Amino acid sequence: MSTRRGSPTIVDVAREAGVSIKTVSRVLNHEPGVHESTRDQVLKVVEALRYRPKQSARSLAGGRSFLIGLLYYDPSAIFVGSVQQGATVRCRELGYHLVVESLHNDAPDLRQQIDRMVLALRPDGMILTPPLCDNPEVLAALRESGTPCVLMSPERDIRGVPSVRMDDVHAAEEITNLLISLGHRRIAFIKGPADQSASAARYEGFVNALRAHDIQPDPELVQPGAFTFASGRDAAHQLLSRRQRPTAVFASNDDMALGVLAAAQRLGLSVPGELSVAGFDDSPTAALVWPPLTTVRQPVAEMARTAVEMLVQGHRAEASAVDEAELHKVLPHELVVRDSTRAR
Amino acid sequence: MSTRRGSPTIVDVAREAGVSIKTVSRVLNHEPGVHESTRDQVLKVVEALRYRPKQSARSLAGGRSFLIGLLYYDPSAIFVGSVQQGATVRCRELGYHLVVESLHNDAPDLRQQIDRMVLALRPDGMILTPPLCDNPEVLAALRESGTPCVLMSPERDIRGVPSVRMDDVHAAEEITNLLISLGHRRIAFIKGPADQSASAARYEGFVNALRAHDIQPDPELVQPGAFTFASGRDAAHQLLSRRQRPTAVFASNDDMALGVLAAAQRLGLSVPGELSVAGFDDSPTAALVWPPLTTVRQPVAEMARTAVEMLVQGHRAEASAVDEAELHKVLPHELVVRDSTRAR
DNA sequence: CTGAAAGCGCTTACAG
DNA sequence: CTGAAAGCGCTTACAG
Repeated sequence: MSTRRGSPTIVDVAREAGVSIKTVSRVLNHEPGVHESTRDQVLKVVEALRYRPKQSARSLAGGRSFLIGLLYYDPSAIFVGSVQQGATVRCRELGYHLVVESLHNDAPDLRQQIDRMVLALRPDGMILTPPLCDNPEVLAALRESGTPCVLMSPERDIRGVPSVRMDDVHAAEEITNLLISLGHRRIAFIKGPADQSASAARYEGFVNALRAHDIQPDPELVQPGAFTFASGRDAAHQLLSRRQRPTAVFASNDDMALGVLAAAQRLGLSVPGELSVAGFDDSPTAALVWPPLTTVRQPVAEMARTAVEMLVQGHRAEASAVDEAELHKVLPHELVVRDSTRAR
Repeated sequence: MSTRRGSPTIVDVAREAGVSIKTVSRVLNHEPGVHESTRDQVLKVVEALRYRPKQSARSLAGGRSFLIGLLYYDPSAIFVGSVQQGATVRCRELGYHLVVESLHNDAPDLRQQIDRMVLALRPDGMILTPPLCDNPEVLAALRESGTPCVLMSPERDIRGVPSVRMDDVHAAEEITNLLISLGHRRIAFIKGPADQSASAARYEGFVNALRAHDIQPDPELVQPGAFTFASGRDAAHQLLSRRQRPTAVFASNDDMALGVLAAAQRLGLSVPGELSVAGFDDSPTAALVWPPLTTVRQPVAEMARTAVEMLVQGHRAEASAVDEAELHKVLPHELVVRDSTRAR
């Protein structure tokens, strides 16, 4: 009986395997320079004892916590869900754990909350989601503490700070191209709020596509919006009461597109028969409404997986000359064509 | 200069404050028996040095990790979001951190994944959400490891295992009462899948309310469903083509209620003019559809807060004679009356 | 009310 | 290819 009480420690494994604890440590950390037979013997004992090294001991002695932090402030619930799905799975594969913290973007004690996480837990890296990844106070606190970060979909990239994002301009261009290929020429666009960079990017993509097809952008067909259901509904009411109605509306996010759907229904306009509608985000609701919404799926889970990888690898690479281009990754999105768009 | 390199340790604080590290430890852990002036002096130095005790060292020495684990398997994204919101905030207030792990309910290596979390991290407690909280394998693994757990909305309570839930029967009763008070008598009900206990509970509440008002439950007005949009839509098609239509439909979750809305629209029936519709869950979509859905809000964030508290307090109380009734908490829900229901 | 000593379970240099 | 020693930064008994 080697395990008298509690769970086995590295000492139990070493004794049982007839080696020193240092050798057990080498095997567990995949360090080179261990004879294969020794390695096998150790692994056998590890298995038999169901031994797992204790994170707190490894962390204290080795300076790595095997913890990745995720900071978020209530972005749409679905966003958090996908981020976590991607992040926890990749963390597990790499032997890490994910610690989450929900912060208020303008909490008075934001700095203290971050300090608490960083100083007490010492995570090996931190993932920041919007809008926290654009908060100067948050970024400063993290930089001071020397905690490696990856920004997910930040407003704009920061030199030297890793980030992952998708290409909003290109995606908006693709969705506009789809509408054009369906024969639409009078295509309306509902913008997002001016203070979010995605708004400008999506609008840019929309205009690019029109121009590429020699379609003159009509200012009358561009309405402001706020990325909310109500703003989409109101914008649609404006657009659909124009003397010459658009045949398609590209709402630059799904919540607004749902508003457009509601407005069309209110006005007795059939979608997609009399009006095509496209959104952006692929929110869970997008597939549930009637008709199901054509939209763009953001690679959220993949971005989270990538963020974890960058953090873990970055730790290995230990700084040094990292190419700036390598620091800012752009992941492919996916056009989701459903029933809300149709050829005219 | 006391901090030559890296962040300050308890030794730095002790030296600076002119006391032993044991005294610093006492102050930080709110242990009694420290002179007030000594305490103040220590706290001043702690503040000045921005000192935070390192979790790994506390954990290794003290046997408490200050980590709470959250295990989930893709319940609706909104559910996870709310659980986390509630849990992380309460953890922060109590000096804990939340580690999340997304598991597959029927992964072949489920046991290993749990072991990894429990043995490596040694969380002080674990929160389980459906359907993991009903998975015997998960429960067994956790019991063996001696990790305290709280089950969130389990199918049924287990003696000796703490749980938090809402009262589905009562909530369904209330929503049915609302419909009855609006003058409805022919009220249809769409059931959930038979393998979920919430299905039976909600149906029970529905029947209770009818009986209390001397309304004979009509088998023709009860349709099976699967808690999905499509099943709700199909059930509604059945119900609304009956020779004598119901004047109200109570779908036992929101996704199905959205299906009912779609079906009604398809059939040219105005809601709530010709048909009242009620759901259950208060999903984010419920407020966005047209008309906004009358439903029941589950106190998800509050349940998570409570779960954290039970875990942290349980650790203090150190087992002993805990009242079984105290172990299973029922939190109040909230009726959300919106526009999809109207007096007939 | 306060402190000196031991120890938690690992990893990091450093030897051989 | 393998190991003995020191130490990470705290808390737990144990003294006084």
